[in-house]
Amino acid sequence: MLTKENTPRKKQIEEIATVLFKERGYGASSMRDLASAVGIEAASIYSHIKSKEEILQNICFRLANQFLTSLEEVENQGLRPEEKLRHAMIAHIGIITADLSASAVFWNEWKHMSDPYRGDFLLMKNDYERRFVSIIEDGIQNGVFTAGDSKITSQLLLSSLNGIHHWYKPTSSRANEDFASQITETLLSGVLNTETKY
Amino acid sequence: MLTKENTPRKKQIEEIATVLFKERGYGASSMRDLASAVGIEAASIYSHIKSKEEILQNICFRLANQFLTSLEEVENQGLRPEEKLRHAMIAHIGIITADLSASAVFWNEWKHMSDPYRGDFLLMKNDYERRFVSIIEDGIQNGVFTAGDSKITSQLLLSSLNGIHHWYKPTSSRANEDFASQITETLLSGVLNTETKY
DNA sequence: CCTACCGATCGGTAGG
DNA sequence: CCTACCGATCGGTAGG
Repeated sequence: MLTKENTPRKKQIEEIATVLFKERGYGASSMRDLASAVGIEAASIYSHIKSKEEILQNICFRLANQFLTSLEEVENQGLRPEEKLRHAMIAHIGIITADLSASAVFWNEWKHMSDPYRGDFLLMKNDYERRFVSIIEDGIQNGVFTAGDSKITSQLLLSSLNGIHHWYKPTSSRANEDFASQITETLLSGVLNTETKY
Repeated sequence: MLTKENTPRKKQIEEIATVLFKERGYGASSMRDLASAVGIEAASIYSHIKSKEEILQNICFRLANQFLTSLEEVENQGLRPEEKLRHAMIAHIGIITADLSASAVFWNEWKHMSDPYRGDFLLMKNDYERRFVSIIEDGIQNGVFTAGDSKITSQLLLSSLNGIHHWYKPTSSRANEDFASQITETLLSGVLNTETKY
């Protein structure tokens, strides 16, 4: 009972901070802004979190773990390259639409972490991107994807998906699924090799 | 001769600021950082520019004007929708690859402008996006683009292009042109209606 | 969770 | 373009 955590308050602080970080950027969001949005004094924030950067770390690593875990699930399903890429993209969009603010912070604000967190984060980000590239390379070798620079293709797809937070306004979770499919099929058309199909 | 402007110095300050704003974000870039990168004292910056925000305004409006001017040229060529969209995309990528730092600031930091600049900027940004949507709508009516939500398609295309600064490493201007073509054709495949072609 | 406060740093100005 | 400096605000701590 001595160290009973006030988890709802901590979670509330992190959620409000996420929205603030997305809208104003990490550097331009002050702890006083955050505190007044929560409804307490600035100093009281520190009863629940250690530092401003800790909030950023929690957001970035939580998302990084979600992306890596969901990709691993897709990889373990033994799908052919086309289906593997399709599922990976839909899963990626699912994580983004489930929390647009967090995914915006993940994508735009990770640079503000100090080492070693920044370095650890980059390892995870690079790992994810490499595994995306290798799905595309499998598909090229397989003949199902058009030949081309697999790294450019992969970066184009991922940055297209990661830009969704800039403009997508979520409605229902059902609409989110339709949206994920439409985006995925549109982008996938550019990768699929149509020459051998006829 | 009384008000002879030291334009090279001013230009140098703005170029270095652009790189700084891209790498650290506007809020996290201090005038002291900027000054020491230029090699002068912080107070001396103000001999050449009025305020920190003025630099941001110059970057954002210069890019906005470039995007709008180049789109207008494409619109005035009397092309059919497919070619119009292709040229618009290639022109858009051309502006981005010509100055990756400025286009990153344009895309990520404009929110930090105060009114009325922010509002004026948004009008230009919305105008550009609307005109992109209407090219796509023309193509859908024409049957050359697949039916679908033209706003989603437009936002997907534009945010895909605007994300290029996150990952593209420019080499030669010739390589930039090849790159622009590859990206454009990849993204265009997802929009083109292939059903009526066979 | 609050009051009171710390040293550091911020954008910017005065005056030369 | 510099020295010297301003008030405001920053992230964070002490002590309760």
